[in-house]
Amino acid sequence: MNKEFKIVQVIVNNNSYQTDKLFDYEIPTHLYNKITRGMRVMVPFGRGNQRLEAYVFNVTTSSAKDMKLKKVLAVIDEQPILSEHQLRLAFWMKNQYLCKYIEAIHCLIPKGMINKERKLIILVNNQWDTLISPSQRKLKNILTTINDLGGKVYLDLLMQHVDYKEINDAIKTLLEKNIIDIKYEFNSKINIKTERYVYINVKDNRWNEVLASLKNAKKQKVSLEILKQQGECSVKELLYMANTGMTTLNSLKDKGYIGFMDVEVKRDPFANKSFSAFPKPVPNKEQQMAIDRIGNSIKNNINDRYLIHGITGSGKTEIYLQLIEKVLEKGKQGIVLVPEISLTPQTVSRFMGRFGDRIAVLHSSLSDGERYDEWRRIAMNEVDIVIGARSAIFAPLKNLGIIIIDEEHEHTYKSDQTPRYMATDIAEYRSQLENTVLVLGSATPSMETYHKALNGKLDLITLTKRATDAKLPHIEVVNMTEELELGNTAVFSSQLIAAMEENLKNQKQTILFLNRRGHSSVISCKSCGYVLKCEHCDITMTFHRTDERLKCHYCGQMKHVPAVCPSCNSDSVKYSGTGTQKIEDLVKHYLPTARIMRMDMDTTSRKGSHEKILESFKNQEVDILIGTQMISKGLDFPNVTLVGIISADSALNLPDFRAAERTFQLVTQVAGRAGRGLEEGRVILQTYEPNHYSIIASRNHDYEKFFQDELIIRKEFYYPPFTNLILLNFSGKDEKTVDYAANSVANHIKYILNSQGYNTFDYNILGPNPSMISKIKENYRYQILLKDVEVPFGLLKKAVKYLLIDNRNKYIPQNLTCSIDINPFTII
DNA sequence: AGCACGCCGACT
DNA sequence: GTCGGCGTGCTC
Repeated sequence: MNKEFKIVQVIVNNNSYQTDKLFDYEIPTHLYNKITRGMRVMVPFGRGNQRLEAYVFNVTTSSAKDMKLKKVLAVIDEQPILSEHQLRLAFWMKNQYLCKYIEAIHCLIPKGMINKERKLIILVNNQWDTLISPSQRKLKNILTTINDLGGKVYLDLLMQHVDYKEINDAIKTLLEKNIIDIKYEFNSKINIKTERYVYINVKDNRWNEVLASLKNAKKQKVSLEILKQQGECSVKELLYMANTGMTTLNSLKDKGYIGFMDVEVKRDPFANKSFSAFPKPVPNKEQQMAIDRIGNSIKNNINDRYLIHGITGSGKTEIYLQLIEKVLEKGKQGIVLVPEISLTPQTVSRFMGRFGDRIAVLHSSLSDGERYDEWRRIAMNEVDIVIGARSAIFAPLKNLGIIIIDEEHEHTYKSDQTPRYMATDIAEYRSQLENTVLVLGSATPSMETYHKALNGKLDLITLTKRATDAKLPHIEVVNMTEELELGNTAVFSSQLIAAMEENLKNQKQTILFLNRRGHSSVISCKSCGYVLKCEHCDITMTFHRTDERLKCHYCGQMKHVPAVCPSCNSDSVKYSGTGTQKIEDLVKHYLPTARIMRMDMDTTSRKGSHEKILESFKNQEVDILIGTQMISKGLDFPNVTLVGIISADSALNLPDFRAAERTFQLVTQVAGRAGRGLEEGRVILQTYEPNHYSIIASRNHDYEKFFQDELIIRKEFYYPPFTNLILLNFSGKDEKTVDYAANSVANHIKYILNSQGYNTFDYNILGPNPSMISKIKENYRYQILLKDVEVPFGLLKKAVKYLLIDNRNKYIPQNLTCSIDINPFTII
């Protein structure tokens, strides 16, 4: 007789393709009413009944007794940790990006929330040497190690001390012999941050007696008296007030007069910063129209999607602020994505200034603990606005009214780890699912987005005027080929030097932009032409002036410049390929009186250094700011009247379908830093290709023209927005294996397509080829690019899923990694 | 992934 | 005949 029983269908927290499916577990009767979708439970898994955290996707009943189900061990959450929307999002992500359920789930909840069990090995029988035979050297070694480590040790730590492959066998034998015991502990990776507090432990009637006993211990007496006044306070405060050290307090504790306790404190990443209220300016006509139009969608709860295409300085941020205000008035919440928070502190502070403390800021440089705290604040409904980088799109707001993505075209919205999601895609899906307004904003929208806008999939709002009525800067293109012909072989054109001098004289500020850090990126031999490369990567090493060494920007390896050429023993070294450090040296040489600062990854590695540099630039303690990409965004300094773009070509010549688009965007963004104040800005753009359509269009501030020119090329060569791409990356230590596997996968894809009646592969299967950088960190890299040309995208995805997911172990050897990137940002 | 099972060479 | 390394296959 079959009786009905309740079961759950769960995804286990196990990151492998083979366990990436729903598993059924029986719910024991005592947990019948405690489990709903979206909660986490503990389940026994696998032959060893390893205890795993699992995510409940379904709760149903079953009467089928054909398979013996294991039972849920315990429930972790009282409330679902994943909402219905989030469960659907996870499901959608899996299909969209061909990732695992668990990878999608890990996007949705912070690291600190995920429990993994740690095994604590405890030695329980000290007479163990009598229980094992002398030949069992491995067991003996393990036991002595545990003993040396104090009789108990976590298994993962033990594994670091002893070097046995199959340590689990040994542990199992020892457990059977009752020599050791295993305790399972949750490693909550994030410790709840606590602060030690002191409290007084002396009853009033003994007070005088106690004080008298301390007459020879002045510091202790003072401390105790202060503590009596305060009631209780943190150890830190007491030490400060009593001007004493921990030994004083410890002796008080030993005497039993005081006690310690740990109190949870919330980490506040903005603890040391204050934000002044940001005044609300009156919008100009264009801004007001945008606010009214989008405001209408907000008012009527319509899932409308907008693209605000506004020139640099057109005041998009102010529009966002006022839209958020409308959303808050409706009692709803908003997400604002910015490309990279640390690069746009001004935007963040404007939001903080306007909306105060019901904001959560999700920094990329937050510690896991800080991130966890912010996530909990959001989940517990303590905030209404989340502002953050890419991952903030997953913020667990429950009553979302608007999603705003600023600088929509930025590559930082594409994740660089699996799942390689695009935050704008997630935003689009989320806005649909949760019926919210979506606003994308950019001065230089991506080709895909603008194409959508022209096809009516997004409502286009165009802003043509700068908010403060400032004019767009005048861009002068300097043809470096002509400079060369005139005999100027220097990095700076005569125009740029002259303009910099003039600016310095007039006490105006200058920004110099070059998208390459370091000093010289190519170190070669003058006599034989040998180019120095990293030993582990297929890439030239960059010379860094600051530590006089060569550095590989891919694996980080550093080494000294060889005294002689490894190939021909000549001692003449050529430093070519200009980086920001060289620019810094050159400017110092040309303009010795200028105060210079450099901003790139090398000068901003320490926390807070961004802000410091920008602060001193803002305070006009710096005349010339030299920087890479990171100075191209969001900086708004009125005194900057000159921007020099050292070379517009470096991005242009990359073998990537987005090269022209990136160049246009970069030039426009960087140029937009000039002339934001009262005076008209001036931009000097140096290039060897002054007639390239992206250079001409950016000089004329003509996005439309650029878009139309580029669109023709995209269509001709079958690239987005006309196609979808799938990039398969293969990498491994053995080049032959990588090559073979990539070829085999490509052939199987052809075979599958063929079986469906498609038999030309010239445009839809490109490669396999060695990647642009064919080796990184000793790993050889190959890639296959798939395009949905004459083949449905769905079929390509199906083929990839079949080969690389469902039957992965058949096609991908163990010692090789293969990643899937749906619609990659670059194909380099 | 992580675990157990089972095979096989090496070593008492 | 064991010990211990390694490949294989399964997980509700």
